[in-house]
Amino acid sequence: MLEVPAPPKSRARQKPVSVARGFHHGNLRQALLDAALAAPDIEGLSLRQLATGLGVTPAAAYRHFASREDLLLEVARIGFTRLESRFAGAFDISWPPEDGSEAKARFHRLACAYLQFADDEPALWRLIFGAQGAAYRALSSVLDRRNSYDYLPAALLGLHRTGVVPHPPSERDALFAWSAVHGAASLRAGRVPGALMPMEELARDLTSRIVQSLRSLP
Amino acid sequence: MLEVPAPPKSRARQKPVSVARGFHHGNLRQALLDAALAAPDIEGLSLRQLATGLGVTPAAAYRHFASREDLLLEVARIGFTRLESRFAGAFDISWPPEDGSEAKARFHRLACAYLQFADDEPALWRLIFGAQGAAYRALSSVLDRRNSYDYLPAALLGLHRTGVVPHPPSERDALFAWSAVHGAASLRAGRVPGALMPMEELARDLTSRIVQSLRSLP
DNA sequence: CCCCAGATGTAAACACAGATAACATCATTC
DNA sequence: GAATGATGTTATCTGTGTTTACATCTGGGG
Repeated sequence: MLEVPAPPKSRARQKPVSVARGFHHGNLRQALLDAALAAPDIEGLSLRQLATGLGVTPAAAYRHFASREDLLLEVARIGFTRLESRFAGAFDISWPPEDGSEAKARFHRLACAYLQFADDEPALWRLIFGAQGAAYRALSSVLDRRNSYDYLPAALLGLHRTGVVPHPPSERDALFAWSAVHGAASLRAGRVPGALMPMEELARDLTSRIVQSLRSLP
Repeated sequence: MLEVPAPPKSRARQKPVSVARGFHHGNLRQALLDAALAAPDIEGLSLRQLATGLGVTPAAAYRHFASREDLLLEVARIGFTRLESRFAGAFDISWPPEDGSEAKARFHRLACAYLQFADDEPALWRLIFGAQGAAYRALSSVLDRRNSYDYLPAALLGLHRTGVVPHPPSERDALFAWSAVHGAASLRAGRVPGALMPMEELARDLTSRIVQSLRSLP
């Protein structure tokens, strides 16, 4: 289950420097993170269960994380990275849109990525956005300036460049688009009945409505 | 703060039946709920702190609530009722809109009520919608069929009746409107920078964009 | 009026959680 | 081959949810 980087020690002279490969446990830090990532309710995790589940003493975890909060923050960071890589894949920066249809497709893919993440990793979604974005807020000050949420404005800009939307996108345009998609993902994650239609359908509905609203405002 | 139904006891023959007024504590149940409602972080509350804070033993709370979860659920129920009464006030059912401008005003007031609730009672907002609506989900099966979220479709219907929107509102129209407003409230509650403009301005922006998007779809 | 039944609160305890400190052990390095 | 630091263990502290047995107050019926 756990991918230990396969100690390439051909024979002797190995100095993993400080990777801590092949200690008592292997590398606990990663194992703890992996176990947490696999939990159905990350926020409800107990360090003790986590540790004893890995055949290790509770206190051992404190060699790798200052506190439970700290562990969860690290997990949230990983989750955020996963979300961002989904965004990157959906945005597909190497294929800039050449016409309106492609620009809309890109926007659609972005919305899909967002919704799909909430569907695929509900525990991570809750961890990141659950407590009103406490984790997100704590993270966003640490993450790259190249924020996940730069993809969306970029997609809107593509809509303008290809002539779908007459005006260049404002910050409010982006906020509205983000609100709608984020709200839909929240409702979906909360299993609100109306939001449980097939994901692509929901994304199509959302994006076309958002585009519609952007067509004709000042 | 809380409206006890004002026991109409004219003079003597009092049988509060089981209201438990004037016992050891007074009425602990209500005091616990009030203390919880006043807490800055309701979900993070500890029963023991709550109880000892009221000068009472932890176990005493269990005479009134089966568990901590149970207490929190009751608090969430109260919070939901407060939100609903804000909706009712904003909707103002006794004044049906007579033209498009009034219909839009009603829609705007509803959005304001939603956003203002998140602003005024962030702890309650988190409790209700925080853990991906766990509390909301647990509650909505218990609450009246006359759900809080019937106000929004009704407001959209008003937009149609007064000619603002050509087609009668579909469920998807309502979902979209709800998503956008809920998403904005979430981002605002999460203190996302872009969403921190003055509330009425945000609501105006949201509602006009939503109306815009409803004008011209199938 | 007194005493009983039930509602309410207390005291003590259990299991479990996060966290810390002192100690043991391993892996690398001089 | 010891020194050293990273890692894990044992024991312990405090705080929490919850239960159990007991005490006390309230109101109503003999």
